[in-house]
Amino acid sequence: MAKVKAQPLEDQLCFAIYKATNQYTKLYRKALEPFDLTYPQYIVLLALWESDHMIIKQLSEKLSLGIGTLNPIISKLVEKDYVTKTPSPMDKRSVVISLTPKGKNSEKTISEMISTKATECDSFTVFDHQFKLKLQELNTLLSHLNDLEEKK
Amino acid sequence: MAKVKAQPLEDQLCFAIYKATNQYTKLYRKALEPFDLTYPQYIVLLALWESDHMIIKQLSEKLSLGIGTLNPIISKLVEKDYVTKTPSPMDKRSVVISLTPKGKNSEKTISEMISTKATECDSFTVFDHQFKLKLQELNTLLSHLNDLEEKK
DNA sequence: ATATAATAAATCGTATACGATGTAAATGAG
DNA sequence: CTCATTTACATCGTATACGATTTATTATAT
Repeated sequence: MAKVKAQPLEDQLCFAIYKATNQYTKLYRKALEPFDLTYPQYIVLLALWESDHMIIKQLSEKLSLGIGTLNPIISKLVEKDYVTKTPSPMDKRSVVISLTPKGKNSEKTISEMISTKATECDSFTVFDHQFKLKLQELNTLLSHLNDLEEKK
Repeated sequence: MAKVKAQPLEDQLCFAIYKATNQYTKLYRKALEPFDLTYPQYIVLLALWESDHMIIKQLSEKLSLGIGTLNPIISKLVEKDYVTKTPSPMDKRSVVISLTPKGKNSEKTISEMISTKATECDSFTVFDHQFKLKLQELNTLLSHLNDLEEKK
């Protein structure tokens, strides 16, 4: 009977994704440095630019991040005057996260900078719609698998 | 002049990748629990199953991980008796990482478990060769971009 | 041969990321 | 209404992940 071998690292989807995230984080670290933002902090701002005044629970779902992860990121954003935390009037358990003027104004500057960076390399256009769709399929699948695990 | 808006979160490649990694980590956490391994620890083992006795520098390059990241992971693997650290005879600066018998034997068991998990959901087969190629292209591109940043 | 530079690890500080646990407020069953 | 359950958030412990600095060793230039 043949010995069971692991798949080579380079062939594994999970490794390719793992590597891509680390590279993205590295790349964004430099790009976001002038704004004193980390990549996850920027992700939270992206979510808020899309819809301001979400409660932490909503942010958590939109970003697929647990509260244990989100809380320190939000605290940093409060420190840096990008967002504020306000207790919700309707439900005293909830906390509403809102953009400060600085947080709102930064959308333009940061987005411009990011799009400049992106077009520095035309190759980005290589990553077409199909690829993104596949990635979304992958994420849906991973969510389902994680949900299944939850229920065990 | 129109106000510059950020791209919606869901449309951003970087976010899809970021999310996928988190989901993978979560999924593998459960799968690897019986072996007392984390996902990054498993990644290091994958690399060593492919070629044993690498020095830390080689591992670092193969995994695109810095030494600051790799060192605590390797230390954990040593603690758990999966690998050993030996100073290289040729170059006293280098440290060779080798699989212990436990590390070698675990390849079969872990790989079998992983492939069982993978086939739990046929949808994985949806992620074809083309998708992986694209992802590799993306990683190559990200590497180049990071290299360019280095040189600034 | 020696001073200098480059390299491989180790260590430290900051920031995620997740599960587990704790707490207060809201919900629901009787 | 009251008590058990659920929910939203906070906190803690463990494990990455990266850049910066330090240390020991090797390579190199003169």
